[in-house]
Amino acid sequence: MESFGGAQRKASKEEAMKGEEGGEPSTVEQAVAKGSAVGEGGGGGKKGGGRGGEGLKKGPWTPAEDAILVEHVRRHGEGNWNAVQRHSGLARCGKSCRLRWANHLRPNLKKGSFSPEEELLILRLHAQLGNKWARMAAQLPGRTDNEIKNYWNTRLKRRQRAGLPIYPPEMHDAARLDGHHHHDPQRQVNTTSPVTLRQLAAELPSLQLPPLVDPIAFRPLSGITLSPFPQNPFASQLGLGFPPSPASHPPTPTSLFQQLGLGNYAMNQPPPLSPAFAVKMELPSCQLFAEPVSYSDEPSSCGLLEALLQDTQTIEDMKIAELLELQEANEEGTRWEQLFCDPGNDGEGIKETSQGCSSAKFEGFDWCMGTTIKSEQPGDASLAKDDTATLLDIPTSTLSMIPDWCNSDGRDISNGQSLVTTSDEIGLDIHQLASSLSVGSTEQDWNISLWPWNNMPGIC
DNA sequence: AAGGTCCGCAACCGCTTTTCT
DNA sequence: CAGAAAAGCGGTTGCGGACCT
Repeated sequence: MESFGGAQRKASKEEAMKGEEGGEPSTVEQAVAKGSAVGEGGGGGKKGGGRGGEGLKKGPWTPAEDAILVEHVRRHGEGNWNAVQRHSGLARCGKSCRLRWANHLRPNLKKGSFSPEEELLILRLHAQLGNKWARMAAQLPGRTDNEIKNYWNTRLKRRQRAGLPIYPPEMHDAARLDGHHHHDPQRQVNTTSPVTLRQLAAELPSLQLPPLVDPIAFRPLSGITLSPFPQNPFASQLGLGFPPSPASHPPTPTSLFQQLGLGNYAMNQPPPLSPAFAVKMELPSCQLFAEPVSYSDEPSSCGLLEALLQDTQTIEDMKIAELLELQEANEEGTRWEQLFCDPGNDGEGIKETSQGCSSAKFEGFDWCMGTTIKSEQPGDASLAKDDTATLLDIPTSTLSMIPDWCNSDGRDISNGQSLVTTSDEIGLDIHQLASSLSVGSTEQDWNISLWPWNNMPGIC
């Protein structure tokens, strides 16, 4: 049976409470009666219109069903969703009711596309939390986790299709941190050595580094959904570390590198991986350090490690940038736009950029990683920061270091070297971190040295 | 104009976590 | 304290419409 089409779904979405669709009951009582009758797959869910013999309807909700549910909530309040069926005769399972209410029927829901501010916040939150849609939704009043998830996945898909990284390639440039740069004559920068990383890994009980510079593990996995990746490099950029949620999968070599900010997702136009592998790459947001490091809702030390690694990379990048001469500022801005704006306007330019990303790892990283953002003490990002502080239990003083890139016009860029941790310091800090991973981070640990997002022109 | 592809969205599934008994 | 139930969460799928070729 044909399921309710998108048009009807849209009508349902927009007129759910009106009950205007032809043939639909206009009263709750009628709706109840009809709703019961719908039970036998009348509406035809997209997956066969009901599974099993429970007689529960699946598929799109009708206005009548919405009315029933709304009435039930009005009378009994939210919760106890399984009782909806008993009380109202609605042939929907509790889960479905809860979802419908949460995503469509509850009051104060914001409809329509995300505002630029919301988009920015989503990016930011995703960097902090990973794919923790519900928690992100908690920071976006009127928005649902489903909405945010859809938005993100769509955006992700678009960018992948365009061959763009969600985050600047420089963020993944750290992939070369461990090994590559030793072979690059241009890169004569003192950075955290592989030995250091290995030592760190050895000190982390469950952290088992894959063969370093494993080309496969390193590969950008182009065209693959990289749900776990964003929060890492970007989170380190934000200085907020990993999402605090526990992992549900053991770390894989690739994910491990991603978590370490060593993943390289867009640089070398890697050969496409098999779909199967691609699927496996689509891992939960946080997969690393799940067992040994209990971070609960605290900023994890893993993020600190990332931040340190990123800092190290920044030093590298900046020095190389000096060698190669920085790009014009407007050129940088263009790259930002190309990389971060909606690929909807990608066109040919994007492909160009995509290739540019490859080369950018050597010549253009300055516009992101190498361009260290001036430390700011923004005053109007307090809300999100406070929320985040609450969310992650991060000292406000630490959060105050977060640049207000939401409001940045992209001009507040200085080389910010003063904030960049030196490589030697990193080497020391890593050891310190390794020995104190389970301890809450200090403000020093959360030192934010670079904020490429400060240079973000805005989300298109 | 027709066919193909992309996009946005709603809703389901399976798993995990929390609450209740 | 253990088991069951409920709730929550993230991933995935499938649909219609919009857009592109």
